[in-house]
Amino acid sequence: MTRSGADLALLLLGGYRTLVESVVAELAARGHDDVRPVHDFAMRAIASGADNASELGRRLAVSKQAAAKTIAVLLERGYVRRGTDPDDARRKRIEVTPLGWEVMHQGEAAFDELRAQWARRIGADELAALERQLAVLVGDDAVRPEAAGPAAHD
Amino acid sequence: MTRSGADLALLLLGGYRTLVESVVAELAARGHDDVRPVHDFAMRAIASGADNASELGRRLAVSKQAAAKTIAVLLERGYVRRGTDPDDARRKRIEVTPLGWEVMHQGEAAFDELRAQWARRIGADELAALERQLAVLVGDDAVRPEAAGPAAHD
DNA sequence: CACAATAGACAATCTGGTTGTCGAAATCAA
DNA sequence: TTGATTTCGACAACCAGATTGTCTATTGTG
Repeated sequence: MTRSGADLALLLLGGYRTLVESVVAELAARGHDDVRPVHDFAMRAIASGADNASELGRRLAVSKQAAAKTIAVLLERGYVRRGTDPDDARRKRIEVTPLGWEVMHQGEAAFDELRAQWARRIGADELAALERQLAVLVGDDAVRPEAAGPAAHD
Repeated sequence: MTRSGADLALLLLGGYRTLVESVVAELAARGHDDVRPVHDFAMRAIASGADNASELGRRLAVSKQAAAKTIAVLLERGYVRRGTDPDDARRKRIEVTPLGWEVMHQGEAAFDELRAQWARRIGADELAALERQLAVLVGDDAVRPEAAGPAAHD
């Protein structure tokens, strides 16, 4: 089969979607039917130190306004809470709640389960090779969005 | 390095984005600065037979209203034209214009060039294996959206 | 101190999607 | 053949997730 570059793009997108759809379905089945992928990614960024809207925007490579909106829905759903920063009165410090952690853990477990299924289907070595090659192609930073993507200048 | 399932998802998304961003940048550099990936996909679907809004919606797995909007922008940009269907007065037959074909060809060339670069970086065999494995994982239909995806019930 | 940079709020806007409704045309079943 | 159902495309309202631009409060710096 001759594959075009566009087919490659579609394969990559298809792979991503397959994973993400399964995970949100799994989360919905466990009662978290209002979680979107972006929420999970945002919570992980918050948990790993992006504890204010501007910083979160930078890490996710979106504008701080977009990040603030995401935080607003996370707040509303109870997945994060907000306090003040003792060192900087401009900042509102964001913190992941236990409920947020629960969703993240379930999401991670679902992702890992999917990955294990893939490993069974194509072989663990092949999957590892696939990941390694993608990492090379993408520039490994892609896994850490703060270093990649079109920076939002804000 | 231990990779989680979520990292795998990010890698796939990152790969897709890397490709698509390069291609739209390349198209923009050649004067088509108003083309979005969805436009290219839609034109290809139209060219391959989805010559009316309802059918296009089915193929792209979106609602016919969304497809109609996409067609409207393609019309406005001059990438497709619209006529009547001699056999069914309800249908408006859509056709890709020469300008549309030009964009598709340039996009395809850009994708293929990117794919060749990747092949040089990780090896042609490895890239072929990666595509083969992704195809298995995704169910090859992902390359032909008309057969996959959450159907828009309309 | 004065001024530049930063955080976050708010508004307007854009894109790409959704549902729902509708009239016109086509198809199907009695 | 005719009446019911389906399908096509148009229109409206809406939504999610982004954008840019403007504003105030606060902080850091020459």
